[in-house]
Amino acid sequence: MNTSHPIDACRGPATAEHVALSSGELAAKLAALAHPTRLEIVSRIAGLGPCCCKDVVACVGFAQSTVSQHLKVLVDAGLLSFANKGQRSCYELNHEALAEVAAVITRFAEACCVPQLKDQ
Amino acid sequence: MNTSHPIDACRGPATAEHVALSSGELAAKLAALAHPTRLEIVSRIAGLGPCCCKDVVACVGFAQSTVSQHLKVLVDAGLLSFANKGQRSCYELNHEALAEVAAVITRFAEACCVPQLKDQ
DNA sequence: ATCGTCTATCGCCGATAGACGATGAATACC
DNA sequence: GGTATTCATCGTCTATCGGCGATAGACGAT
Repeated sequence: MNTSHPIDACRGPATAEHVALSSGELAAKLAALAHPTRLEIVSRIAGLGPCCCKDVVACVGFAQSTVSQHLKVLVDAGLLSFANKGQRSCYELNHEALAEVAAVITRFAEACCVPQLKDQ
Repeated sequence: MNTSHPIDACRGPATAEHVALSSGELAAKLAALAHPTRLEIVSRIAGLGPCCCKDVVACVGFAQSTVSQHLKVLVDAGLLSFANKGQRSCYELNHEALAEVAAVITRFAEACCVPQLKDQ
């Protein structure tokens, strides 16, 4: 039997450059993005450039502790980079990781939408 | 001030055809995909074509009630279509919705990665 | 040394997710 | 009619999420 499935597209069937994520890794990154507040945080940091927690708190309407936890989720998922700059923290968007998520989900969708090609 | 943010890319800034999702809608669809089992289910249904719950249960290793709930999550998110065919249910991949998620997240990523263009 | 600021973490809470088995409804088959 | 099959839903259990306030640690400024 041919065990090729679209899910394999996540692991990189030599279709694209180097983008490859396991099912669990992809799910983890999607989960990090699957929250309106975190989408907003990513969006804001993209606009602000490298910034600290306080800057983000000033943008979104939540308590500092809540924002700090959302930032941690995004850092753990690899979507933000983190650096300790003295008193402050510096969060910066990881463009490559975000682009990778987009690329992998796009490849996954394409593999799902053209299933008849899976036996090529 | 210019209030344009990458998050607005989700709502469709006339960049692409007709793809447009609110932040909450995008988050909801991402959340539906943000689970390894559901990624696998989507992948399997893409390969099998229209199929019933029992078929999916045979593919993934979980109880029928668990699979049924995962299918419901995917249907509620609009990623699967549902039809009651007599004794069985018929689940089918919603290619358009899946492609839309991929397109929106790609546009979001692009807007985040090129923030200097937000003032164009 | 002390004060103020910024941050991460802790504890707490209600709500939700995700797994399961059991049950009942609807259908197909004999 | 009676039985088997398929499925959705219910209840339960546990773990996690997502919010908050409080607090402690690190740092800069005075």
